[in-house]
Amino acid sequence: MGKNLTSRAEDYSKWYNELVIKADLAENSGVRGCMVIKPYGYAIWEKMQAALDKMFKDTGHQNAYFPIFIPKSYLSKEASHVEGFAKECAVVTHYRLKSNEDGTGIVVDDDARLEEELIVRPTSETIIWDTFRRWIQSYRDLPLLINQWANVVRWEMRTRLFLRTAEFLWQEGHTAHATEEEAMQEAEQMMHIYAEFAENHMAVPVIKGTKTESERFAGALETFCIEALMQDGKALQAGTSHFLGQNFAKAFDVKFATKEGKQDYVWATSWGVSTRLMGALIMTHSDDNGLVLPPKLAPIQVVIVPIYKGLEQLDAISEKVNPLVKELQAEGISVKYDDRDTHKPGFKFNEYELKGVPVRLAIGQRDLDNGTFEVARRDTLEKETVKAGAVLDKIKLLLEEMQKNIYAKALNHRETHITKVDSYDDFKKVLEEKGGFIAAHWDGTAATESKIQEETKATIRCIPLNVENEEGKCMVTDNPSPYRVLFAKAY
RNA sequence: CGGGGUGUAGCGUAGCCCGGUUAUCGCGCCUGCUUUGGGAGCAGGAGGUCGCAGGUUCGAAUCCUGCCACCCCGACCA
Repeated sequence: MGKNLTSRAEDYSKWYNELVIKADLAENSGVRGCMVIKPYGYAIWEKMQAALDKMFKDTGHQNAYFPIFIPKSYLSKEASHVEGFAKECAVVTHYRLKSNEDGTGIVVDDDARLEEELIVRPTSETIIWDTFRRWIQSYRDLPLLINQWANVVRWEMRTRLFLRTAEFLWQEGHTAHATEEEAMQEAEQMMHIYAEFAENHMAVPVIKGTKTESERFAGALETFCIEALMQDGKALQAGTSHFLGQNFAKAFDVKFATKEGKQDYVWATSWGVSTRLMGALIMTHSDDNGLVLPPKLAPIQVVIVPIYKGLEQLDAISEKVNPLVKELQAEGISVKYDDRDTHKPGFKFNEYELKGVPVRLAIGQRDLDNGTFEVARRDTLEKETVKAGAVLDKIKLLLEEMQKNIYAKALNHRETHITKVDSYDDFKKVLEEKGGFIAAHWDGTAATESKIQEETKATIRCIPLNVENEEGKCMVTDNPSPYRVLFAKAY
């Protein structure tokens, strides 16, 4: 953990800068809280997309695409849904501009006001369910398992790079089922898939659980989530999966004919993860030298830096490097041979550390003489000299080891930052001095939950899936509590 | 929307209180030479509507008024 790290996300900017920049689309444009994702950052997102997409398809889901504009009337069809999103919607009111009469640029043409305003999607439940109505008639059309990769817009009052940008990229799954049990299983399954992705690909340990009623998605009957712990002791919701009951089916009149020939409303789920995952990745693993990326998601897994004087020496080095590059590529390992003459080796070492490239090879005259490479790993910053013939195996081993090692490190951090407390005073003290998750008894009421939030800024992150039954008393009200729930300050 | 703050080169900044040469410094950028096993050195060079508009003044980055944008703290949130 960075020694100067505080709880503010902005302090991670040293790492963000490699991946994104704040949107600066136009001077004084009022465009706020957006981000430009640089090629290197986008390459990470593409890797995440590829892995997730495969997992979705392996479980029977299909990709589709729906419009970015949602008629205002759609949004109001599900009462709690509109209430949850109304305050943060960007609205399209006009469809045309015209030249300003005084010749100073262009203005909105007031004659071109839309009959019905369009909402830039903050999420797509409404427009998708409007479509589902036409796609579903019989139990034979079910289950309908759809996923969409898209951008969404939420006009948050305050934004934060990666974690809460006005526009973000995500995937949103929307499914329809014939039975309540099947829909509930689907929602649970997607939580498990998200958890598997976070742990196996991102090397980010997560806690699976359900949300309390007040933390639930607008319109959901149950929300499953995965919660991760960042290095500064704050929790981050990394993914959610919702059981929506029949709320949307009823709001959009999506009925199907059952085997018995009766009409029934379908059961729904929705689930999503976003570019916020990249924020989780950064804040989980990075150190004072920059990013640390898990080998499975690193755009560049191996970088090779030549150390040379003069073109002759570079040629001699390239002769050794080029075959190795081919071998690595044949193994599916992404490798970059950085033979730029414009920067010195020391500069490159630092640059790739900042970018979080897992393995770095260096080769100079000394290595040419000895038939070796210098192999350095990003997670521990250890260097060793390896015979040329053994370097391929060494790299393969290192990539696997580093994936495990950074996971183990993050897991250890989380396990040592889950604290059981039994009094409200201890709760406040741990929250203030140590941070992390706090396992405490709670009486199950929204009133107590919001009192705690108001007084401490901590929220109930989840009721863990594998929670142990343990009779206790609520730390605030002394009322009975059947198990401990996890509190934390969250992003 | 409430409270506080800031706008000077691509980035980070000095100058502003107390108006007065050609607007300061660092990073980055360009050219040349020397360098190359952990962010190179020296020399030279380019780059500015001082957020915008108006006002005061012989003279405004500096003082006054209005506007705009951004940042931080709250409410809201994947």
